[in-house]
Amino acid sequence: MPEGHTIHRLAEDHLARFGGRPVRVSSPQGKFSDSAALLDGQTLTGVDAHGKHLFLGFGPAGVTEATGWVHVHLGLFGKLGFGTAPVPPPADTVRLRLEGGGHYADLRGPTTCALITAPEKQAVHDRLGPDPLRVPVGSAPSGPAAPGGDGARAWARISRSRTTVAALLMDQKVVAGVGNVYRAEVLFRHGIDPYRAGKDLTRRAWDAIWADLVDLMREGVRHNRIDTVRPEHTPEAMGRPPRVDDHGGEVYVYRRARMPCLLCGTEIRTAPLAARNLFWCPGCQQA
DNA sequence: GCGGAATGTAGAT
DNA sequence: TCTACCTTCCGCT
Repeated sequence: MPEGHTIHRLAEDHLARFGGRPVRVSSPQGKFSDSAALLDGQTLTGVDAHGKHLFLGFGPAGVTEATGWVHVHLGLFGKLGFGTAPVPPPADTVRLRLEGGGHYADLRGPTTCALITAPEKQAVHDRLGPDPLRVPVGSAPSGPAAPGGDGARAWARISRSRTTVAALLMDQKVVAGVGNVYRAEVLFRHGIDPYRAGKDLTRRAWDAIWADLVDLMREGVRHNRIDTVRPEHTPEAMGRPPRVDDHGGEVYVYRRARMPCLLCGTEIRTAPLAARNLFWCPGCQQA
């Protein structure tokens, strides 16, 4: 279930479980065995997350700065699962297992799992756009994108682009961390037609979208799931049944194709866009 | 047991 | 625009 909020939560969870202590590192599946052997017994010195990229910093015992980083990208299918002792034998699909202090973590099916240097890590940051979850807490999440700030950096690209706003939101060079759920939901929440070109968006509309992403994704990290319906539209508030979907969170349009819009009753539509299924309400999203 | 879909991206054309 | 890649899970036979 990897959008940016998942990755930031995983970073926090790794730090809480393994931070500052020596960790056993292995690769039962084998594809990461050489690097795992190098890292085995080293200390987890720190973690980082940018968009959908997770970084685990390791160094020899007694070192507080990372001497190497494990770069993880879950892709579409990857999963990270935590558990506590008794530690079970790992399944043979586990690419990376960390173990220490009575905890273990199993990584399966990632697009990327590689040991990299600090400059290589920096190169990943350099090719990613601003991440709503890297905005420092306390920097007026509900305010407009500060001049020269992160939301403004994204706006500089969006406002010049003839590409649809739905595609721009998925472009990690423009905004890092937004995936197919947040893209569909944030456009619904702001009544924006997903096919509108970036350059036809108003600055005011973008500022509101950015501020909303900061709030929504922070809540996503906190609850470890994507909830996007406003308080007045929850199942309890509307007297409707909750969503019966394995992804858990309450949403307006994501994977609700051909169902009636919660707000206006129009059938939710779906169409492929930028290699993914887009969902939107043609009644509510005309701006 | 099989086929398809799933919250993603890189690289070729 | 396409294809390849990583794994799980669900619905269908």
